[in-house]
Amino acid sequence: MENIVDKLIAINIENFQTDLINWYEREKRSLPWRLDQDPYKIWVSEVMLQQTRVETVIPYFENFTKQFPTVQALAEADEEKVLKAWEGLGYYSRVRNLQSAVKEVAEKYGGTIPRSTEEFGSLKGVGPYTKGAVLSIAYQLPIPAVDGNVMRVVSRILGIWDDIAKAKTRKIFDYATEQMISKEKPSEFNQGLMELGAIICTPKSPSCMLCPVQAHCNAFAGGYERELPVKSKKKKPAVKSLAAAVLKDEDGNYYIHKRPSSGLLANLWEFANLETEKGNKTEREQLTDFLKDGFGVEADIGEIQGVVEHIFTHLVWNISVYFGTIKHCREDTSLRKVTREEMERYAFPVSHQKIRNMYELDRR
DNA sequence: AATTCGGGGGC
DNA sequence: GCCCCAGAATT
Repeated sequence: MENIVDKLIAINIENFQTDLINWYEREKRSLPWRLDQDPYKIWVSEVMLQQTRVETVIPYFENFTKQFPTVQALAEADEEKVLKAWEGLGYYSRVRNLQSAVKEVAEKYGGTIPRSTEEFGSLKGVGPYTKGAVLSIAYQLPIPAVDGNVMRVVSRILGIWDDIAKAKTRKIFDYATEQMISKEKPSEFNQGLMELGAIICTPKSPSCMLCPVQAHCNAFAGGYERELPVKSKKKKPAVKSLAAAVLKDEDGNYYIHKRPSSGLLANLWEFANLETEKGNKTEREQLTDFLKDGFGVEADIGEIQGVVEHIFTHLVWNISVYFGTIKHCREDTSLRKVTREEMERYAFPVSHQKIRNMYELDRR
């Protein structure tokens, strides 16, 4: 940390703040969550923006805040509808945690989002970044909000060579931004750092010639802006083979499955599927047996219709897709029988939307 | 400290 | 292909 203290002393923090904030106020993008100062909407935007690009978030934000305009509205909403509004955005625990958190705000704080770092920071899904972002933007509190942009920008400004993939490196940036943040305009300071990272100080080829804080930047001065930040690589994702069945009965109803309440894609809906293994039984046999043993469904499974590949951050699914007709189904099956129209109300992960598309295309 | 959580876009 | 994105929770 002594190292960081020296780096901080070397820059003129007041001038840095002024240059950054003036640039931000001049150049900031017009974004839906910047139209007012509603702490709830700012919170929603920050949760959506976790690991997600601005352009991706915009339509989801518009729809979500229209459907659930207040803490109260989201607290009272049906979880199926909340998940449907998040469908395709990914990291679905974000929205389950958000709804859980707004319920706590409604009950404990009368619907007013608390200003204290302890109270707001202890809400579900509110980590160090979201805490600083919401409290600084909504309430003008001088709390750092260190995300990927900020680590990249600050690593270049100060010349920090620690690996940003390591958990403890965050503390260095927390400390540095705590020292640098403007007490008068913490919202503009935090958003300015992020905006700079998004527009100017980009990962591969930063536009240093357009940078409002170029004069304060160690990396630019040394010509090593493309070397920073240092980030170690992650291991390759594992590959899994699955088989899935689009199941219908003779009346044209579909049979869909709700995923468990924890783990991957928790509480989302899907077509019946299992992870297959190489061995004596064919994929088709494994699927048929699984439907019988798992759901009490006797179905005629046709030939394989194709393979859907879906890539997660940590996992690859290769899903062999089959169409099946249900001949007999146990009354107490955990599958849900729905019409084509009803199925649209359920939130499906993109991987299973691909499967549905395969079926729809085939049917034409 | 490392892994698990989604999905899309840039190059 | 690989990398990254306004990260948090769990192990």
